[in-house]
Amino acid sequence: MLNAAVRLFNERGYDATSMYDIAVSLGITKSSVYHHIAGKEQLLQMAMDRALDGLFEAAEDVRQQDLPAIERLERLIGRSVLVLAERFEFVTVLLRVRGNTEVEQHALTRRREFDTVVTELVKQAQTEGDVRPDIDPATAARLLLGMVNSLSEWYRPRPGGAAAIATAVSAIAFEGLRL
Amino acid sequence: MLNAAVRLFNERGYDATSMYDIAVSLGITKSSVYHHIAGKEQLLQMAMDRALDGLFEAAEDVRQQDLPAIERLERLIGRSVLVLAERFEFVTVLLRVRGNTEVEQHALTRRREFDTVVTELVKQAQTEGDVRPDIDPATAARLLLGMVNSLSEWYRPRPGGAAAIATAVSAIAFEGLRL
DNA sequence: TTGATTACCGACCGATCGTTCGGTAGGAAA
DNA sequence: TTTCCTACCGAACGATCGGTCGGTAATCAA
Repeated sequence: MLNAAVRLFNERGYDATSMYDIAVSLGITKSSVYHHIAGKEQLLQMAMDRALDGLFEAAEDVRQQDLPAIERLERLIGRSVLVLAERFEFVTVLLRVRGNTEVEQHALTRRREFDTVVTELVKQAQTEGDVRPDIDPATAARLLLGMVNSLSEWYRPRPGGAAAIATAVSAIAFEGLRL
Repeated sequence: MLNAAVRLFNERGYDATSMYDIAVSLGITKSSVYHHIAGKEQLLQMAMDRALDGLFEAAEDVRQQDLPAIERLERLIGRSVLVLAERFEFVTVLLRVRGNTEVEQHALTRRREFDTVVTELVKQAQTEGDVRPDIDPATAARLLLGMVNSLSEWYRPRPGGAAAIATAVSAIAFEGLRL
C-alpha cells in the first residue's frame, strides 16, 4: 500500500495525488484506505523515513571506518547512490518535499543534517591535503549531493545499473571529466 | 505579478499556492488577478518559458563558437550556472514540474532537448579525445546537469556568488575534487 | 452458536479550489 | 457631457479534496 501510494506521489506529485487515486490503484475504496492508515500525511512520513533511514545508515557505516577522510567521503557518496537506487521511489518523494507541513519540515531538517555530515567530510579531507583547497566545503558537498540526488530525476532501475552509475559519479566527482 | 506568483510557487509549491495567495501578496482580490492573466496555468507557462529561453540562448551562443567540444561543453555548463542564478526563481519552477498537464509536458520536452544538446557535446568531446572514454555520455550529461540544477535547492542570490559557484562546478566536474 | 476482529463499503461533511460574472470607480478621449 | 477603457471588487459556482461514520460480510476462537 505504501508502495502504491509512493508510486503515485512520484507520478503526479504529492498534492496532485488524491486518496481516491490511491484507493483505485489498490482496487479498494477511499474509505477502506483509512482502515489501514491514519491519513495521507502518514504515507508521506513513512516514505520519507524509509529514505532518510537508508542514508543515515550509510553515513553511520562509513563513519566507523578507519580511513582517510577522502576515502570515507568517496564511500559515502557511492553508498548514497546505492541507497538512492535501492529505495528509489522513497528517496524521490523525500527530495521533492517543500516543508509545507511540520512533517515535511522535520524531514528537511534531517536532510540538512546529512548535508552537514558530507560537508564535514569534505572539510576534513581538505585539512588532510587530499582535496583541492580552493573550493568551499559546503559548496562542494552540495554539488556532490546534487549530482547524486539528480538520479531521482532520470535513473530507471536496471540490474547492475546502480553500480555503474556509482562508478561514474565517483570518477567525475573525484578525478574529473577531462582526461 | 509574475514575480510574485513565482515566488509563492517556490515557497509552497505550485499546487499548494492558491490564486487567493497570489492576490493577497499583490494587495488585490482574487478576481482582480483574472483581469491581468487568463489563469493559473498561464503563470506557470510564462515562468517556465523564461527559464527555458535563457538556457537555449546559452546553448545557441555556445554552439556558434569555434572551439573544441570540451571547451564548448565547459562554457555551456558555466553559462547554465549563470542563467540559473540570474533567473533563479523561474528555473526553480521549471525544475519542479512533473508533467501533469500539457503545458508541463511541453516544458519537459524542451528540457529533454537541452539535455540532448549537452549529451552531444560530451560525446563529441569524447571523440576528440578530451573526455574520459569509460563513461556513458548521456550519464555524464545528466550528472553534470544534476550538479548545476541542484543550485535551485540551495543557492541564495548574492553579488558575485554565481561566478564563484560556476568556477567550483567547473573545477569539480572537469578536474575533479581530488588533488 | 456466539462474540470479537478484520477488511471493506456507500454516503456524506466541511473546506478549499480555480474560475466566472455583474457591477463600480476613475481617468482619458470624443 | 458623454463614451469608453482600465483596474478592480464581492458574491457565487461547480468541482474536488481529505476525512468521518454507520453499517456489512467473512473469518475464527471460545
